[in-house]
Amino acid sequence: MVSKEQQRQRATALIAQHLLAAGLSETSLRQLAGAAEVSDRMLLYYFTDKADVILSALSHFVGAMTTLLASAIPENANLSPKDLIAKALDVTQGDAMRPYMRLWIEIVAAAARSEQPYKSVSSQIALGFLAWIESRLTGEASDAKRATAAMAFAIIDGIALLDVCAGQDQSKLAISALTELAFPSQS
Amino acid sequence: MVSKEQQRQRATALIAQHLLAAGLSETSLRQLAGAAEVSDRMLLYYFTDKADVILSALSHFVGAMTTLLASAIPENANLSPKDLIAKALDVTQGDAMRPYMRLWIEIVAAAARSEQPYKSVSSQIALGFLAWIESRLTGEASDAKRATAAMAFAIIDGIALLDVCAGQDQSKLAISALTELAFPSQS
DNA sequence: ATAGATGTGTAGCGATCGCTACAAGAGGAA
DNA sequence: TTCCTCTTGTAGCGATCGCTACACATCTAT
Repeated sequence: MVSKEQQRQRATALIAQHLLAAGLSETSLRQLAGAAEVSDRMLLYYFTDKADVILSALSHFVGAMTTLLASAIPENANLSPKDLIAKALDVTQGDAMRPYMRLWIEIVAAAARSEQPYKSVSSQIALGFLAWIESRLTGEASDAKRATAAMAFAIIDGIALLDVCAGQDQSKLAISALTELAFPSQS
Repeated sequence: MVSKEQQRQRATALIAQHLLAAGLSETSLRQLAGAAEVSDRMLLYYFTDKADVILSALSHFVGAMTTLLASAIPENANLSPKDLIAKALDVTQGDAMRPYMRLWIEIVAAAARSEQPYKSVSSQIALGFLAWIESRLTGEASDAKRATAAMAFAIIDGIALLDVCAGQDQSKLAISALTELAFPSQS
């Protein structure tokens, strides 16, 4: 016998994987149910409604992304802005994390459209990402450090956006230019 | 008597304005027809189908955005990467252009979802934007210059993305950190 | 054994989607 | 006038959407 909670978790994981692979384009209940290998009727038995399904899957996604980021660069790494950005780009543009960044970009855009529940997930990821950056930067907490974190966030996501809309060739070019030109006095 | 072509152009302009204000969330034919102040039946008389409506409106959007960018910074301005990025951020994050950048982010995400006709418009804007940057950078054409342009593109769009998902406070912080920390030897 | 709680399939509701068939008006050409 | 093309409204098609009513099955507690 498989409990309802177990089914729910299995469905959540499968749907999160589906979204990671297919993006936010195939998110009808029947498509999500197909990804979860159950009927749409059962999906709405495990979850209260569609927003609950999406929210659960995206929370799973956020957890996986947070784990990947946390294990890639240790907390309190005390990195300079330049080194942090370089390492973070290594991680976020690596084969393992690139799909996550793609989906992240789509979530942001869905949030910009005020679609629920993307808006809450979007700010959740953004704040988590900013905190992740800030806790790995050198120096004590300050407005300047927070500004530096925001800048690093913009650069990392800007590269991800470039990757999405112009391909990996352009994003690799941009990364090479960044490491050569930016922050020469900070390294 | 108003010609069909005139009606089509008037509808295009009104819908482009509507998308600029409302984003890509309200794009059903009936909503677009409402924005164009005609019936949905007539919208499909002026245009062949929905994709034609969207494509026409987005082309109008691309034209307006290109004009804004071109008039903001003259071609062959011979700017250093640092100066170009600073000026471009001034323009793209100014009150006049911020809505354009928001819509641009949404178009990229829609393209990532392989939705037509966003994909073609997305690459059209990206290539135009890259060319716009490259033609305003100092130095002769080279792989390095193209890489610098890609980097500037990533930074400008990264700031726009941050603006969309975390608000203007964060994006202003990031801009201030950028102008203080980045490219100190290039200015 | 019986009653109730818990699961699951069928079948379909009402809403919205993009799009179209059809007919009636409007204007010009003969 | 008559005919023809261009324009426009009405009305609705078939598909898909999120979601649910209902019946039946299966398990558990008494």
